[in-house]
Amino acid sequence: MAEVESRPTNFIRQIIDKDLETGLHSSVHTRFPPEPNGYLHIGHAKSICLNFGIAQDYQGTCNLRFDDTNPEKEDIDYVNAIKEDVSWLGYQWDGEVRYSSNYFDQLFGYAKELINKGLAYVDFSTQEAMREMRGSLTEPGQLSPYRDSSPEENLALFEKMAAGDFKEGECCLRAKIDMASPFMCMRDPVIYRVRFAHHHQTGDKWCIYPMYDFTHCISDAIENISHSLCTLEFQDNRRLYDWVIDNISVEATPKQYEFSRLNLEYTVLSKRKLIQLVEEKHVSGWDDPRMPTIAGIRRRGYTPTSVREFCSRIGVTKQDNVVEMGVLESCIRDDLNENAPRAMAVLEPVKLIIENFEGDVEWLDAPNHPSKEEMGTRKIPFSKEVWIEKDDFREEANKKYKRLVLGKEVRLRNAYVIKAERIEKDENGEVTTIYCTYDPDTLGKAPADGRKVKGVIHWVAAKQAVPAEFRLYDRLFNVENPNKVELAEALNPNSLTVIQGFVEPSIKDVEIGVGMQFERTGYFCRDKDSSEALPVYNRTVALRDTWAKMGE
RNA sequence: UGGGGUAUAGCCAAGCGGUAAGGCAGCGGGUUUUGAUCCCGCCAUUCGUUGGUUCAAAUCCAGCUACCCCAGCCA
Repeated sequence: MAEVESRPTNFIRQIIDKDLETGLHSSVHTRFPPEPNGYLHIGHAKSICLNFGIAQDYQGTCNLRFDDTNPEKEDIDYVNAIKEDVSWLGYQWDGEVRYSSNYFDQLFGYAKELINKGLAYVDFSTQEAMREMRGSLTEPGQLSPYRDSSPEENLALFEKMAAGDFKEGECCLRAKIDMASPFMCMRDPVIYRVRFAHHHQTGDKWCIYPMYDFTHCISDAIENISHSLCTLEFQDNRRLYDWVIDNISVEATPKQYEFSRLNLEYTVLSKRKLIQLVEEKHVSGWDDPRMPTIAGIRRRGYTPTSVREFCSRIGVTKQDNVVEMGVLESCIRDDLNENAPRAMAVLEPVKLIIENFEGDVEWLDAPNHPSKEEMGTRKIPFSKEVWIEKDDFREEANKKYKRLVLGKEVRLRNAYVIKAERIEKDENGEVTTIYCTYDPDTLGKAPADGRKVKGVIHWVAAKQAVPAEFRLYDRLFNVENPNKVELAEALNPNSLTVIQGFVEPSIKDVEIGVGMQFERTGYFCRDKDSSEALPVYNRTVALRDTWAKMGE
């Protein structure tokens, strides 16, 4: 079938199309520029897919650049984790990994160029004084008393800053722009500050570090980035981005375009809140399967394909948005339904005994996928005692209930039709054992006499069953938008349910993280917490369940 | 009258002066040894709102309203 792969269309691609048409650019160069101060989350995936996706589709390149201008908050562990996440998503950055810190020498030079042009000055005002003199949203700011010192003085002072002659906070380098600008970021923004901090890339070479607004645009220019894509909150900063590029001697003229960041229902996507979840131990770590981090959703069992598909479905615009979890879930179900092998597991077991079963064990063939024969079959043991799901049996039920009912028939998936004859209960009235008979002439075929058996339930042979732990996840928060409320109060106390059950023997040693479907219950993958004694399976997502939706 | 942005279905989102794509969710029905999948059908006479221009407006113009962002030596 000739698939016409539909290219995404969005306002950024339209801009690129136009830039290519008019000859403004002959090739497209983008970059993904995370600060290595935390783990990547699904919102970053949107940016990654955008930047790398564009590079791919336009036969351009995309750099991975760590925006590492604030050594106090950053760490080499984060750069490693981020590299892994980008690779896992299936993207390859162009050439070597870049760092803004690669350009510290050049940045230092451009700062001096601004000073020489009378466009930057060293300011000894205190932070409080600077804040007061910045004015407000409705009032202009006041000029700093240091604003008119000569380029010579400023140059000497700036060199002294770099030499370590001033204390942290004692002074900073400011761009001389416009203290009355309606754009707050243009009121003589700080472009260099003093920090006696060890940097994960440059060590102790520097004690002054450039600010984001000064660094980012120049880094883009140095790397010859044609389209610099970032989120909406940087729209005002674009004026400063352009001002810096216009006032230093660089050839390239990269342009910044802003798109809206992703918001997901029932979770948080801000680094601050994510760190809080980890530090306050509301989750087990950055890769807790409930976390919206790339590491978390990977451990949960999401595939790179499903995340890319998600990013493609949500699109790229400038509209504020809150995407429903259902979109993400639909993406992973689509992928796993197509590609995950099937198996059987009983999460909440009750014993079922087939009284007329003779012999020890019968090995049956079960297809690994209901519609993809090429995925082959596996052997599953069938015997006198099996586990079935508690939920799949009722003493009595109306005809809408399609599972096992006392006195009625049901099919054991991939096996025979059975009939519930009698039960045993414990002192609390809980069913402990269901006694059945089976029809040996129903393997792979309907009953010969034309009886209709509508229900099918899954099961695991008791003797060969492998005890297993299942971790079932629910949303992390109880409120749609947890950003607005106190984090601890909004947490869902039932976001994790751990239960013990059984899996069929064939999947005991599946590879960690690889998705499979436990028929009728959901998609799962083996977790890294598995031990030889007890395999652990994460439920990635449940199957769609129209029965549960009916409220029975 | 500080500035910068954004308004199309429950959610996401196409549209770019010629009469409202698609996906998710939902609702009906069919197939089914997974209450899954798959298949078929339904789901905006109207685009924040009020006016204007036009033969024709979600698209152009004006006013209004709502929401988001900006006063770090964070990014």
